[in-house]
Amino acid sequence: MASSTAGALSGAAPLTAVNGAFLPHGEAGARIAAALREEILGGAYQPGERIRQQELAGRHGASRVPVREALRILEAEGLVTIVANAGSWVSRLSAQECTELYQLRERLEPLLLSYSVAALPAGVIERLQGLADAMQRSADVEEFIRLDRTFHLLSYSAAATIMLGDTISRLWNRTQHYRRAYTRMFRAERDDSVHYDHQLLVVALRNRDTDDAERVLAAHIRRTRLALARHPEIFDA
Amino acid sequence: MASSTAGALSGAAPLTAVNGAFLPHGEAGARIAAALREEILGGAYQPGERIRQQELAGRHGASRVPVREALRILEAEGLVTIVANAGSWVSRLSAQECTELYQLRERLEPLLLSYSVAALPAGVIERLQGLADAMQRSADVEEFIRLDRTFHLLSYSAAATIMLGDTISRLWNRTQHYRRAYTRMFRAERDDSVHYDHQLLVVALRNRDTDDAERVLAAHIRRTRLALARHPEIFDA
DNA sequence: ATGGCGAGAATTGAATTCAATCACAGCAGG
DNA sequence: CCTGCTGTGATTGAATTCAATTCTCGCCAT
Repeated sequence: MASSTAGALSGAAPLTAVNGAFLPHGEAGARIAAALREEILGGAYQPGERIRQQELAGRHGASRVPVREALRILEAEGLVTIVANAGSWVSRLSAQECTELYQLRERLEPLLLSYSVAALPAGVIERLQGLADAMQRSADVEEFIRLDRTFHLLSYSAAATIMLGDTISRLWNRTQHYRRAYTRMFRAERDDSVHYDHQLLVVALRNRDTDDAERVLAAHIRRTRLALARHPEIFDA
Repeated sequence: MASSTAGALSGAAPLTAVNGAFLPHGEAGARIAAALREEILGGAYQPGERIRQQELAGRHGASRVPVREALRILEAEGLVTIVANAGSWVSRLSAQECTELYQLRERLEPLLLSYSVAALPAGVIERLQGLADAMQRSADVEEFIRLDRTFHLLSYSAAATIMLGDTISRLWNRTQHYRRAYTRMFRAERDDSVHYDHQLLVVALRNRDTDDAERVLAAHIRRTRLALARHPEIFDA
């Protein structure tokens, strides 16, 4: 059973091979967490749905030990809720809880943006312009969700932080499902203020006007928060 | 080996007995995490110090599996840094990183306080007054640290949140060591503005004046942030 | 003396195994 | 017909065991 030490493409995989890729020792938990995170964010798992350890372990070719590690990681991120001796479920939010997360975003994202503004390369600002334009043309909900997320997170990409960036990623992840549900609704209502916000944000970034960018972003998030609060039916399911 | 189902004080402990207390199944990781957290916050572990899994497991009468769970929990809180295959260390902060955390506190704690103000029972406000007074009289660094933490966290105690409260606890925990180091210094400098802030905060709470309370608190945290930034030597060790 | 190298020890990562708890179906009784 | 209880199966929690990696310390060459 002695496996060779990671030869390039020959011989057997040293530990576990998933999708044909060689994987290092000591990252199984993080890898499973990343995969499960994507599944939850992509909608493969619904909020409230139960997560079984054995099922995950079997699907990833691992034992339940790293699966439990992965669940702990996602619990800390707020994506999963664990009850001792009972099980794990995909976390769900009430309307009030979602409002709280949006208030956090409203106060934190302008700060992260301010860290990013000065260091943002001009090429990135052009990509942001392209994303804002693409969103206005987009007709598909899933595509819009993806573009919107890319747009905002890209605008923060020049910020080097130890906690602020992670906190905001978590906020985006925890609210992802409800943002998707809302987007389906907002497209029916033909509200274009979202696009105007994005365009204004790009202008502020071009001018390297940190104050203006912060204000536009705070108003953008606030508007979304209030729109969500007007549609509590999203949270019933 | 069939153990009776949790008889009161007779027979052998069902699983593991620590400090003579009976403990439920499925909480070992959380319990070890809580104990280690207190040790780190209390100063028993210094930033940068290595944490060995076996040592912890032995001390808590458990195997390394729940210890690893505990380390994952504390890593998510930012108190511990884990490197795969290498080990775990108590996290340390640079001056710049600490400033970032204080900027987070500056934006978030007023929000949490606003959640709390209206629901804070009058008795709690009296306790806050007592804590503010006790801090002014306090001569001991450790006692001041403890009173200050109790004061602020108590002022938030009426807020019911799912993420904001946890985030702020983490901010307090991650900066605890440096706050202690600073306090030793500030006492030499005889700066009483901290106490004036506390007294003003209690007044605002008495008046149920949310806006005033938020402003006082933001200024309080900002002043501490700037004071810390003036003493980068704290972060050299 | 100092820096690179290698063998052994120490430490961490993950699979397996066993124990404890919980969920749920079926049944007795009101 | 509904309510509450009980036993069985499923699921999770933790100890043990084994494998992989890294750290440490002594050795040697420069």
